[in-house]
Amino acid sequence: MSPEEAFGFILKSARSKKGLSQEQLALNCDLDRTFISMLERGQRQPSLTSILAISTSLEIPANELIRQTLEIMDESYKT
Amino acid sequence: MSPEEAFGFILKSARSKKGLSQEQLALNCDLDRTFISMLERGQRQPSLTSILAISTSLEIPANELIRQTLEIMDESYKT
DNA sequence: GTGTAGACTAAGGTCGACA
DNA sequence: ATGTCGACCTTAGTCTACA
Repeated sequence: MSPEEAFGFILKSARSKKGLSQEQLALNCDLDRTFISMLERGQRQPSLTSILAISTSLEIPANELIRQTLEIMDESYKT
Repeated sequence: MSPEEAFGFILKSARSKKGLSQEQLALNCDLDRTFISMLERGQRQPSLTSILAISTSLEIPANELIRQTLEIMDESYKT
């Protein structure tokens, strides 16, 4: 599992858990809705500032987002 | 302190601590030496994959790098 | 060993529209 | 509410070279 895919997966599940739509999240973190969409599907990767903006909007520390990303990259590696 | 500046500061201190030159680090994580230089001075920001590559080379988990970055952003905010 | 500069290409990120 | 497409602008990241 690539970093993009892993991050996208984490992003989507965290967003869903918060009950936010892609639109709401995008508005909240000042990014484009279509870009959030591509991130979640692993077609793009975020820059540092995007990671921070998203983590703020999700109220999840950026390091925690990254930790979870690494975690599922690790898990898929074991398989 | 901007995210770029904070990350650059953490990067430089972590690299120095490991006794690596910018050249050695760049070679190790497959990034350009001049790009590492700009990162350390906060003139550029890394993408997710660059963060992961750098953290691997520094043998510091990416989430820890981010945690330290947030930490000094926070500290400078208090001042 | 590092900073900078210029030129380049790949990719980040925006925007409007339509299914 | 989400995916996609096309066009667009900005910036990540490379490379050569010189102080």
